[in-house]
Amino acid sequence: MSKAGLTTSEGSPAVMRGASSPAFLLAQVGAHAAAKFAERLKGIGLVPAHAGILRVIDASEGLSQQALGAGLNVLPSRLVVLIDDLEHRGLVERRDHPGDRRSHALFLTTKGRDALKAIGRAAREHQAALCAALTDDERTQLAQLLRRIADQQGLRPGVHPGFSRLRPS
Amino acid sequence: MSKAGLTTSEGSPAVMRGASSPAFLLAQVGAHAAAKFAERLKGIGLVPAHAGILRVIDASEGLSQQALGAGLNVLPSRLVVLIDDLEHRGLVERRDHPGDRRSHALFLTTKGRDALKAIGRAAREHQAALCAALTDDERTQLAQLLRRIADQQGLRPGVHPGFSRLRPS
DNA sequence: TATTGTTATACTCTATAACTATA
DNA sequence: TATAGTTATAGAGTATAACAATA
Repeated sequence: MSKAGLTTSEGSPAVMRGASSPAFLLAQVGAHAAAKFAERLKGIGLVPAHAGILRVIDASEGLSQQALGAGLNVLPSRLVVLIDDLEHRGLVERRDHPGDRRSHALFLTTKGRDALKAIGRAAREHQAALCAALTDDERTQLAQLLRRIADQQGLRPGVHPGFSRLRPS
Repeated sequence: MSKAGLTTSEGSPAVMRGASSPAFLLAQVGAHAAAKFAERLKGIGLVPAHAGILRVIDASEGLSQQALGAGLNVLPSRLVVLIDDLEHRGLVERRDHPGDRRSHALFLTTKGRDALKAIGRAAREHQAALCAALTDDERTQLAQLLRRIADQQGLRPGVHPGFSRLRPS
C-alpha cells in the first residue's frame, strides 16, 4: 500500500537532481566498492585494515609499529589490537628491534605471505565484479581520471582515508 | 629519523601494486569525496543523512516516516532522532496524516527549503573543488562511467549506502 | 624529558528489541 | 493481529588519556 512510492522504481523527479553528479556518484559507488571488498575479505577472516597492514609490512619488512601507523594513518592504540589479531593468527611476527629495545620489528610469516596472495586474488575478483560493466579501455580511462583527482586532492597512494570506518556488508 | 620511509613521498615499490587499480582508487577517492562533503555540511550544522532526508521530503511532500526510511535505507529508530533534529531546528514539520492517525506527514518549512538551497550551493562548491583537476568534458565522462557501474551493480539512484557511517573531517 | 608500545576509559554511532497507540 | 512511530538498551568501533619500559 505504498502511500508515496519510493520503494519501487518510479521515475523520481527532483530527488536525483544532484544524484547523477560525478561527486555524488563517486561517494556512492566508492562506498559500495569498499563494502564489497570488505565482504570478500571477511571470507578470509580479515578486515580492510588487516590487508593494509600486511601490504605495508610486505613492502618494508622490519618496520616498527610507529612507522607503520604513520604510513597508514592508524592510531598506535588501534594498531596494537590489529597486529595482535594478525600475530595470533600466525600471519605476522613481532621481533626485537636491533638497537632500540622499546620498539618491535614487524615481519611477515610464510602464512602471512600466503594470506597476502589470497588478498590479491580477492582484490582481482572484486575488481572484475565491480567493473563488469566496463571494457578494459574504459577501466584504464576511469583509473586515470580518478588518479588525477587523487593527486590534485593530495591523497597518498595506497592510503585509504576510511580504513577506520569500514565494515563488511 | 624515519626508520623506514613511509611518511614522505619516496617511490614505494610493492606497496601500491593494487593502489592504482580502478577499484581501490574508487574506494579511496569516494571516501575522500564523502568526507569533504560532510565537512561542508557541518558548516550548515547538518550531517549527510539530514541532507538526504530534506531532499526526499522536498521531492514528495506529505511522506510518512516509514516511506522515507524505506526510500533512504534508514532504520525507523534512527529516522526519529534525525527528524527530531530537523524539526527542532525548524526545517521540517510533522503534521497529522489524514486517514491514519498513527503516522505523520512530513513537510518542509520555508526555512527547510532555504536549507535545501544552501545544501545545493555546498554541493556545487564541493563538486567544483573535488573535480578541479578535470575539464567539463572529463567530468561528464567520469560521471558516465560511474553511472554505468552503479546501474550494473544495482545501486539505487540517490541512495548513499554509507549515509550511516559518514562523519565530517 | 621524550618516545615506543600497551592498556584502560570514554564517547559516538548503529542496530535490536520492547512499548504505545492506532488500524 | 499487524503496523507507525517512539523509546530504551546493548553492541561495535573509535579516539583519548594514562601507564611502564626504554632512550
